[in-house]
Amino acid sequence: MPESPSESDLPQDPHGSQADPSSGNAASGPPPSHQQPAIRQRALPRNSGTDMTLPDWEQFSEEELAQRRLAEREQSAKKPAQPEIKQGQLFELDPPPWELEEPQQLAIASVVFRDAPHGPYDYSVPSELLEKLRPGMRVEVPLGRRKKLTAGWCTQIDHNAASNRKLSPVGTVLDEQPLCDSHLVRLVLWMSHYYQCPAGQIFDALIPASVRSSAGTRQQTYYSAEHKARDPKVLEALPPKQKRALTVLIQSEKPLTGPQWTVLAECTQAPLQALKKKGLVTTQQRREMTGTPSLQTQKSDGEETETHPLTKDQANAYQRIVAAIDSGQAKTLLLHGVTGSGKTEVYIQAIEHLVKYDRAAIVLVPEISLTPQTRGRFERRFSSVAVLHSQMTPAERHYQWQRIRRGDVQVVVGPRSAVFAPLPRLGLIILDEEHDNSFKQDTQPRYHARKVAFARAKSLNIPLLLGSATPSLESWHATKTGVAELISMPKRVGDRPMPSVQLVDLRARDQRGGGGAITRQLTQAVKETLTENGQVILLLNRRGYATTIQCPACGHVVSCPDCDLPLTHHRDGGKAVCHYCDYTIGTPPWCPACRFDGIRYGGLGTQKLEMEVRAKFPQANVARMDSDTMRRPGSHQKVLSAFRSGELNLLLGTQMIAKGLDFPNVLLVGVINADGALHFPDFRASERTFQLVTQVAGRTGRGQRGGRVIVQTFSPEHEAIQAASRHDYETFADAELQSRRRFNYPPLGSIARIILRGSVEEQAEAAANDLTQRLEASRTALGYEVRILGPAPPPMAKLRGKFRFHILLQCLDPLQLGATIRRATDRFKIPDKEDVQYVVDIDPLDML
DNA sequence: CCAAATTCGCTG
DNA sequence: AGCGAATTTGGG
Repeated sequence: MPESPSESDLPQDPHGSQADPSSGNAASGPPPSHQQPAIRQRALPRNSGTDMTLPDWEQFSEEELAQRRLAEREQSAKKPAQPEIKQGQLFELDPPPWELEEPQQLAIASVVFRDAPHGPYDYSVPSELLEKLRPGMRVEVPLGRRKKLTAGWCTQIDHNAASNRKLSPVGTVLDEQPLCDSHLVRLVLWMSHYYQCPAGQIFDALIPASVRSSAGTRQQTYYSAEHKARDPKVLEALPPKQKRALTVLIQSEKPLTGPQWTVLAECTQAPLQALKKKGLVTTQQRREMTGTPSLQTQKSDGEETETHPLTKDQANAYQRIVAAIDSGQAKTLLLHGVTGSGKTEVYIQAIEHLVKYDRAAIVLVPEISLTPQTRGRFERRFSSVAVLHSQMTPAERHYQWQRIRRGDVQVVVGPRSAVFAPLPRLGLIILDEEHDNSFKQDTQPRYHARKVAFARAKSLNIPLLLGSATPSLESWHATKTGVAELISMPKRVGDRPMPSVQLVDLRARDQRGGGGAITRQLTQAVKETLTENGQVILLLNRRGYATTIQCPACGHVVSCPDCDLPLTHHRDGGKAVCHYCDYTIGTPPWCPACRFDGIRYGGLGTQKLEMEVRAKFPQANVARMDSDTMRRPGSHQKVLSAFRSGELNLLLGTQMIAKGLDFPNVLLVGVINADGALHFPDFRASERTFQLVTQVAGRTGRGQRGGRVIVQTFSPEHEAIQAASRHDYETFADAELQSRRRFNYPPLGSIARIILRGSVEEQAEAAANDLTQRLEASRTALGYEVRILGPAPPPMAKLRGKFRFHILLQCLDPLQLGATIRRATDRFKIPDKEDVQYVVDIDPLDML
């Protein structure tokens, strides 16, 4: 995979411009004043839309460059003032150490580390490693005063750098092949900058651990005969066993492994070693796969193998995507297609077009929707698909990764981390269900796959296709500002109508059927549907049995000691569980505070709903899907195939049943309580509610028999619920954008959040205050309009036994926001003895 | 005033 | 992080 070495817009070593030190900048007072780099003023339009703002590569590199120049200048300022030297005196004085190194052409490798110090540091590349070392490889380099060999990543090699600094040399090169091509290295550097996370850590997130450790491969020794061994005279002179062994080896066309050879020659190791010692046999080390990872391509399903004719909407979408692919430009397309409009078929045909050019695509899907259904669809239509999923073994993952990098794969389907798939001829990235929150990683590095995909597409000049029935406001806004192009598919395949949505007001008491969670209307509808042999989906976004355990006598609520949140009662095994940290105790039979014997379970979870359903509809075959019942791998698939076959006819569960399922016989969808997410202290509450209701409603009406939706709610007049009931995304999104604009919330402004947590509340708070002051100082110094809120305890002030504090930052310009944080955290350090950690979360999706 | 304790700052 | 240098602290 030849890479062009020209990386001209990456940070460059500034030494090139420096005067030749031997020509005596010596006496001239201050260190040579570098030409001030022409730092481009940040001329971003103020309201340019944040999530979809182009990563500004050039600006990034200049800023980085400026930083490095500054560091370099500080460095030289610290050197002792050079003594007055006149020409001719040079030989009488000891040459100061910094002049020992003649500036010379040499290759300098830039290396970053996972752990502190993170670098980047420069190392000289010894000439014997020049051929071998490439950016994207791992190296071992001496680090620290002890020159301890430390593993790091080489990000750049400057082949004709001139430096008068003494550099340590690169120790060893750990990889044969770069693990990232130059585009990916660039992506890493951008992510490191944007998400304010050490580049070394991004590399580790990018390259699967199994690839780094070469899982599933083994070093194999191969024996082959030397030329002189073919001389019959040499052969005759050998002892009998060695003679036989050597004959076998010569007769074999290929080099043999030790075991192969002993079997063929019917001997032990001894003669082989003897031959090697005599120099008649040479060995060769090769790394190879152990076993062959099963590539069970399940083409068995037999359904929909052939190309589907496209509807008018689909054909239009297809044309525009093809145009974008053919344009060779980094276009972003938002495919807004209602549920059931056939987005997947459009993706597949677009990729088929791409594959004609021998190019490949990445399809990113939300974590849970990586069902065998989706998977099968791609596997049937393309000859080589790599499906990446969380249950792969390390060896399998490594095998797939190698296939992808070799260019053997046309399509990679996977969750957010698949955005890093090392396809050599990537031509298109697709994010299906682009609004889905699982595209944001909630551990470091806290990246959003949509944003990273955008950056990757941009740097490769390829299109990015976002698809959703309920696009994120970020993407919707991007279509308004011209950053993305909107493609609409407002109709379902086969002109099937959208299901009718009926709202049931839970405030009207008489709606409730016998005190349960299922109202009379919904009960009636379920009965009718089951009688007609239809299937039913019921959504309740709370697992467990009861959401609070409270004493009616004293009001005590049984809570988690680590998180301070009410425990959820689980009926199986009588456990009380904290849903944030899994703290579990046996549900107390009486009140732990006042010993009152008659503790009450309040609130509704899926377990309790399941009981109610079984009692009310004895004729139904019920399955519950939530993270409690879906613990074991494969159980997901098992339930879904039973539901598909009709063996089950009523499915109830949490979010996970709201997404992507396509069962034509689902005639009724019931939402038990649509308000669940609505009253959260989060500006995205409305958006979430709208998405959830719309998505789950979309599970019905996919067959000839139509479908209907019943939504139970305490706020039937709420805009999100109203709009969802009318299937009216646009009105909702436009209104929501207006209200976000008032407070400069995303996508109209940028936000970031800093979380501090510690086991001692005072220490965590003190650190939060300190950091807030630094942020304020940084804002003042830079003169940016950044709003700083906090520190404040978040909605969940205590989690897993740690006290938490939040600092929230808002700014119209994401670059200004980033710069403010970078400056404030630059030298911010919490005393080692204090157990306080902090994380920066750029573009957080929730505030918990 | 000195030595221990703590903080600072650098690593190429 | 890990280490040495610089600075503060504190006890006599």
